[in-house]
Amino acid sequence: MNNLSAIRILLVDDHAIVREGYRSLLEKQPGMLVVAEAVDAAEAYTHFKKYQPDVVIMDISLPGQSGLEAIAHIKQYTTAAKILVFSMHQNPAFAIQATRAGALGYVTKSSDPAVLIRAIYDVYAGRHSVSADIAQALALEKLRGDNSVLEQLTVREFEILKLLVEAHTTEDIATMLHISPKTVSNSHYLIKRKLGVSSDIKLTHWAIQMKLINLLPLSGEQ
Amino acid sequence: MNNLSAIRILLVDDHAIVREGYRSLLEKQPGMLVVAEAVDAAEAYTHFKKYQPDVVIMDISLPGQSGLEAIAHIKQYTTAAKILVFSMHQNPAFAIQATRAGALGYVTKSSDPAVLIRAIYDVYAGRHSVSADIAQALALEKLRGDNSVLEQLTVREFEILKLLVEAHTTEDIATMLHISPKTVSNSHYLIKRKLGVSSDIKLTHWAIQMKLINLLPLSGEQ
DNA sequence: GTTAAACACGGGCAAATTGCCCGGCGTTTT
DNA sequence: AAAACGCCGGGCAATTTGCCCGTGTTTAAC
Repeated sequence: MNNLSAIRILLVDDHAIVREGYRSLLEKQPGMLVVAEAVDAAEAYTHFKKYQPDVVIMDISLPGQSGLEAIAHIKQYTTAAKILVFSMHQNPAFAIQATRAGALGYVTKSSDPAVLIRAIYDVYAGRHSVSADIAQALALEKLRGDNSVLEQLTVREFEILKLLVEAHTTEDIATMLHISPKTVSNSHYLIKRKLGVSSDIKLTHWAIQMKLINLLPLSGEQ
Repeated sequence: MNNLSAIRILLVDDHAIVREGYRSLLEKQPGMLVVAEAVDAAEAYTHFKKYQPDVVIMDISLPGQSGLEAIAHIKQYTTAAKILVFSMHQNPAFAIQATRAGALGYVTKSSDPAVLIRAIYDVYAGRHSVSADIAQALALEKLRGDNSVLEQLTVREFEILKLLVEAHTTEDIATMLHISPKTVSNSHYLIKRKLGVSSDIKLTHWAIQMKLINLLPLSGEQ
């Protein structure tokens, strides 16, 4: 197969060593050609417009604007854009968000290179593609019906949950709501049971991913 | 320079694409030779003993046992081991803990490949080496003197803290680190006391603000 | 080379919290 | 009217936390 008929690819990853890996891997594939590389969301967008690649391989953990925003931006320019996310996150929530943002595929970086290659062909053909680890995690969530758990919480529980994950103490919350600490404690337990989490740390993670709270890391140097 | 006098390197990274990148990059360096690769801490140790490399290039975010554990383990076998950490974490706290565990160098993955090459030579020569971004962050922290809390944690505590805020259970952590759940529990308590937080939720908030974990690059899509 | 300090590891045990149950009370729904 | 549901909290066993301690083992200091 010559380069004229090869799948033209745009790489988006902020780590040079990873781009080196992509290139080295993709060079061995006669049907694929890396036509451009980008290190952040802004460059991904401009390069997409300039090179019109067949497939975009994108890391969603980018400096500044996230890869999800880059996906949405590109899809806004052309809904036909075929985007494959290649991420270090095994959390299926990321795959869901990436898909909702417009990605066709989601492959974890711990996957075998062959999986990535396969996913590129899938996405190029317009098919959805997720790596096995993510597929399994998604299936489990589906089975457990985790999608609408938030609605299973009563208004009061939701209120208490929000205060809890904002790191207020049980006593503080009891005082704020004019109820007994015991009631707060009981609600705390019921919330965790309804959400299917077993620890406060998991509860916090869940709340953050559900955007109940917005905890941003202190923006500093790096 | 021929291979007989080349720097013999052991690569440790769980992502195949990154190892591909290392290899591709290092192959172009006549003075360097990748003699082995490992995907986790256990393999890193056995391969170190088997191949006796001059330099180990190690990612500290590994599945199962952490890279810090691997560093300590290898240094325990030979204190002369020269270990260069190559990590995605720009947080200088990781550099501090890696150095305390026995690493000679710390380079971020967003660094230019030339920086990695340079660091390999430095570490091979027994010199400390950190990438510019980390050096600057460390200098700033030093000036502000506001990192004292994190440094109060021992390497082990830091490791346990990271696993805790990643929402692993006490039992899981105990299994991962081959210690008693009671020890994990005690560390958990000591960490909270040293950091001055009174709940796991506050601990999680703290960890996020210190960028120990990255919970939500999924902000603002849809 | 000896001493001291720091660290990793875990047992013990009282105090506090959690997990899970219950019943009572006011609203809605049927 | 009565059944259902959300809110509120008591009871109580089981677990976890908070805090202490002692033991080996490195690491640092003298």
